[in-house]
Amino acid sequence: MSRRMKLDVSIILQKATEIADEQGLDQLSIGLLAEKLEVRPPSLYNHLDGLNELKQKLAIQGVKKLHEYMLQAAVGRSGDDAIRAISQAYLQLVREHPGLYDASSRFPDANDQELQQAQESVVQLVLQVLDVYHLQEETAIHIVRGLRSILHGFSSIEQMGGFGLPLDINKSFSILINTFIEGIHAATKNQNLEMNN
Amino acid sequence: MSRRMKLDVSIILQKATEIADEQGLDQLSIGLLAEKLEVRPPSLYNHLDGLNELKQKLAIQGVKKLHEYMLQAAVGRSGDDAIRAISQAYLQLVREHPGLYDASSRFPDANDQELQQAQESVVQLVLQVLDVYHLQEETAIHIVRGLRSILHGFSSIEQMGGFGLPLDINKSFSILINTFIEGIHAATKNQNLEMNN
DNA sequence: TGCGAAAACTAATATAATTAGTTAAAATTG
DNA sequence: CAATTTTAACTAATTATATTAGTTTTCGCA
Repeated sequence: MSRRMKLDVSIILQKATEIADEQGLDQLSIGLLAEKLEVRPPSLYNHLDGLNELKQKLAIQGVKKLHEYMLQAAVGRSGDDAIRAISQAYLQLVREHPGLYDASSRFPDANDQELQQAQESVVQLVLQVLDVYHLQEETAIHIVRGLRSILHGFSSIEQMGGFGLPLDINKSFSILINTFIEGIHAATKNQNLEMNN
Repeated sequence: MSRRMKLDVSIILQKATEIADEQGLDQLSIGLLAEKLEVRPPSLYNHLDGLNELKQKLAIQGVKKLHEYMLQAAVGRSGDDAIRAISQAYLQLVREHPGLYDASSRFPDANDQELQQAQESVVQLVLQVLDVYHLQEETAIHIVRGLRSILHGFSSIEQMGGFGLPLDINKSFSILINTFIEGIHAATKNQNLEMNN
């Protein structure tokens, strides 16, 4: 063998992402990761503090990538169109990187600064997209929460194979998003969506 | 100590549920469970086949309990009212039994007959609630998927402490549900919710 | 009362993460 | 360019957990 394998945090993260995406986050272990990188497990500790730190870093990377996808999708679009685009981008990220996405919702430390900042940037992006509707600030936040729930819920269920029937899943998704967009319009017209509850 | 601790599967499941609800599903281990039950870890193997089977049973119990809550909420109600009630029940179950709910979406074996049947009964219940709207069968399924996404997404995010801001979470929830109900009305009127996508 | 099944136990094994302590390669500097 | 310092690998040992094997105790019942 010529020279020692050059190992660094970004290479480790990349391989960890591959494992998580291909075999599931729960299959990601120090042992398997070391094996794929052709080093002994303890070697990884020269670069990071253990499995938890690794998962935390994956989570951060996942949220950042999510933001990236959504940002890309949002440029040059506005209103309903932009909402559809960022929703589609969200779903696409989860489909392409199921393990990474999973990591981004099952992190060891919720108080991590960098993680919170990354999450916040996603929220801000959505708020920005909603700007054009001139909603009340409070209303806008409720709507961000709603959209986030929809996107996380739908993609999680799809990932776990929860939609059993053969009926077209993409159609379910676009109906759901369009339904929600209708709801935003209603909020614009100041319809009272809290009645009866 | 008088007599030997009477142990059986239902007692084990009950204690496991407590642990999962109080400390999180990931903290549930054979060791901790045995300790709480005041037996040695291997004793548990007389009643079940290991941690995976335990988690599988928890998953099934979780889905059944979810169905139970939703069924209770649905009796004597119909239409929009029934949808609000079952949604509320869903959220209530997750709040009361976060660990059990978590188990019900992170099971070891998705092909388990009993699990699938329990899941199916939840779907059937929702379809039954939707009956009164006289939707096309396909449409009804899309809507069940949508509602499920909303409920799972919202409660998961709430559980992981994902709604950072102090803004009233219950209000976000009822707005989301009401928005969705509006969408169902639109589907009733045969509005095309697939356009532009 | 004593037998057989059920259900506990102890002891041993396996797998994973992690830590301690060591060594070798690479980078830096006089 | 040789000596030294640093980095990052290694081996060996420790800890934590789940699990299995084999044994013993308890309980219900004939």
